[in-house]
Amino acid sequence: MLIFVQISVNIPAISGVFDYHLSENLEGKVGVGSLVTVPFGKQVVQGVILRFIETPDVEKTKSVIDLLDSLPVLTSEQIALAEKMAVQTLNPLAAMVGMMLPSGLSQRADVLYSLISEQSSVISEELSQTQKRIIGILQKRGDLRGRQIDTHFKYVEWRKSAGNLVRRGILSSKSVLPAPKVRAKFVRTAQLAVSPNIAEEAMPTLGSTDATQKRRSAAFQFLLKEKDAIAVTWVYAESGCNLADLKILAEKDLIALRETEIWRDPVQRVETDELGTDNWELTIAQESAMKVVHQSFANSSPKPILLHGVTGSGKTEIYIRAAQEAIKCGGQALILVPEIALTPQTVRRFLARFPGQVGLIHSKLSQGENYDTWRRARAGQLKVIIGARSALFAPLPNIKLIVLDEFHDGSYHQNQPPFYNALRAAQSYAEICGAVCVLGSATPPIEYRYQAETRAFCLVELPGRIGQRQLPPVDVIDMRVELKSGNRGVFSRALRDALSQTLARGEQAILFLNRRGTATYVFCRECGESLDCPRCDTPLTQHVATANLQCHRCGYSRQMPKTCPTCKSTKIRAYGLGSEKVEDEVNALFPAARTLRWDWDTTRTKDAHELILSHFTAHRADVLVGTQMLAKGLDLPLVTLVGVVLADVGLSLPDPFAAERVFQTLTQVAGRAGRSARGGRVVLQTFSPENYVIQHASGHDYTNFYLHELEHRRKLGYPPFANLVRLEYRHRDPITAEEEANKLAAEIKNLLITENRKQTTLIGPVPCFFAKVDGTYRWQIVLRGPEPASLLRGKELRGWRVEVEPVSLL
DNA sequence: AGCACGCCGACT
DNA sequence: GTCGGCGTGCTC
Repeated sequence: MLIFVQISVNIPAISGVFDYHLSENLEGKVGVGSLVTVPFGKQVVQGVILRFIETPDVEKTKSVIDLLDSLPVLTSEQIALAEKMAVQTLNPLAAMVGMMLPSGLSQRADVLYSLISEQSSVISEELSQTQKRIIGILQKRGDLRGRQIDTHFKYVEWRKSAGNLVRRGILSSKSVLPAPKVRAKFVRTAQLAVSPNIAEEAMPTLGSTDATQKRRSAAFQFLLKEKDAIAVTWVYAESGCNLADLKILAEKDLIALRETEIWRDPVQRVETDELGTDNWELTIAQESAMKVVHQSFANSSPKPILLHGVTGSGKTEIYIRAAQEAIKCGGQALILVPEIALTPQTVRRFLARFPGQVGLIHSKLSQGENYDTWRRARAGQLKVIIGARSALFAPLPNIKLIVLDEFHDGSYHQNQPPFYNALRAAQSYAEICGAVCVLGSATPPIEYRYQAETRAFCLVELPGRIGQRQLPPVDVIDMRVELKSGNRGVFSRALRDALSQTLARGEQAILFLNRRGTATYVFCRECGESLDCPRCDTPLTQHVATANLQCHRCGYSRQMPKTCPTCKSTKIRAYGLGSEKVEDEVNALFPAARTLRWDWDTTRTKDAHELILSHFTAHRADVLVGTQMLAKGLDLPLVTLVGVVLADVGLSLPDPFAAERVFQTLTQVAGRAGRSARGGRVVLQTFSPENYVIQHASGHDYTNFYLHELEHRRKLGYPPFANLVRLEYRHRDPITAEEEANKLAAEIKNLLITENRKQTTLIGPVPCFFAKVDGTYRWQIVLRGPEPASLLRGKELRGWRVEVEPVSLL
């Protein structure tokens, strides 16, 4: 009797599953979640066993070739999650499974190209430019895989040209499956293998010459003192012996030489000096929050907990205690944070409270570190995993708690294919595992707060800051008045005064502007032309620090021209302000103030986040100028002034979620002020002080913003009163993009009629707001209705990017 | 993703 | 008539 298995093959575009049988030698060795290789068409590919099945879907099954990892790479809960996410997000199952494997382990099949002969004289005639380039690359680099050749061509479709060369006998090609790139790392260790008495007896007889006797006895002495196995390099360093000496001792069975696995651990790089165990007393609100958490742990299928706590209300302490509870129940905890580099303080608190049990997962880990953390999670050695979005997929065996800190944050949404939202996935996963799910934020998304009212979530509120501290008062400054009174500068008089007082008192200030660069557009006063990116048609941003103009969408950069490229006039000027300009202004106005800038430009190098933050928290700077990053849950106790340089940024974008995003950012930034007994204040500059977003944000008034926005959404029929699917098509040719969009729109309109979906509407097709990005033209279609995704399930949407429950329609 | 198959226009 | 472009469908 053959044993059959259902397998998801590692080709991200494939949504289906395939049935195979096991050869005898693999029976009993593989199980649910095993990573194997299988034949697939003419290729050999990786696959994961999803389940065992009685009867296969097809008459003839092929046999699983090989097992790649002796332990399963997915838990059955992860398989269930992958399947659920595939349905929910309309992504292929293989793409979801792919997210869950460490990048170095997961390998995809590829084509290996080789030059057949070096008859370059014959080759030169009538070959296309691309074909000549391919041959040139192969002549220089030797045989290459398709994905290696990809790196040499950015926009050019070279595969067809290569196929042509194969047909003409100039190249050969064959399908290959690379072996996993990561392996466990071992070090050679030595350990005493006899009792101390015997060791003492053996001591004089270790070497035949004085020199060898001296070296070997020194090594032996050292190992006699060390009880545990120790890396041989330590033994060499301590005793001056070498491997040959140790091998001789091992032959005499006096010591044991072993290969011991070591873990590459990013936690070791985190400084752990000031790790106090801050076991504070809980506030009354925190106590009652913990009561709900405890009740949830007692429930086998608990509802998610929406932890709505203002900035500085002590949410992290709740997460920590919930994690302790999870561990006490014999399980593990997943803690997701928006961006781990931005929240070193949260990470440190967890490291202090769970020493040796915390794993860190984020995108900047090396493949080896990632693989080892992943394996320790799988083995149950780690009790707490902290990480960004992708940490949700750590293969913990018994998850009892999933926390999403600042769960309103956009970084939980993967805005590139395969699109998914870790917020949505976390709830599904908690349900599958029966785990407690805690969603914490000072500014919950409208939809979540709405659902909490319908009892889909347990709503827990932390309405006040810890230590009786108040939320900082906010002064709204109307910049139109400033303009009228002749102040055309970056700062209003009020902000300038506040800054100068803060500096005079030796306190710290934050200046927030959600925009990078020096000036946001460059414009010719003679002919009216503005300088746009040739690949994106969006204005270029001036950066004085790097003395160039940059495109923030595609990375294009050029020098600032001396004359207008259109009319040759010299009257080209830069307008609009960014964070660089703000820093310059502070330096000009307050030459004695020490400024730091925290934005994408200053944090590109490794550890730059930590460096800037630690510098600022140690009060080695007075003013921190920054962009979005400032709005991500930092604890900066010495800050008494927060200046919002221009609160309007992003308010006027044609996106139904724009208002909510701006409200969240402003509330979070304002919340950075007054986190210590010194108190604090916020000065918020705006050109639209009457706008409801500005009004409610400046009043720290979530409730009224929520009510206002909810009514707005109800009128327009946006979430939570409908669900959305966004479909985007990109093409280098604008006509093709438009045609494709029209074609799909027509199909969907038909579908709406045939399926009688009266409540579902189609918006578009229209060019996207940023209609051209990196040389491609973008068109989009939005579906709005009760269950718009179900309309598209099972549909082939070749070339389309499909986003279920998008967080932005731009 | 790769690859075969089948349909159409272009050229020996 | 054949070569090769591309669109369509299949891979257990």
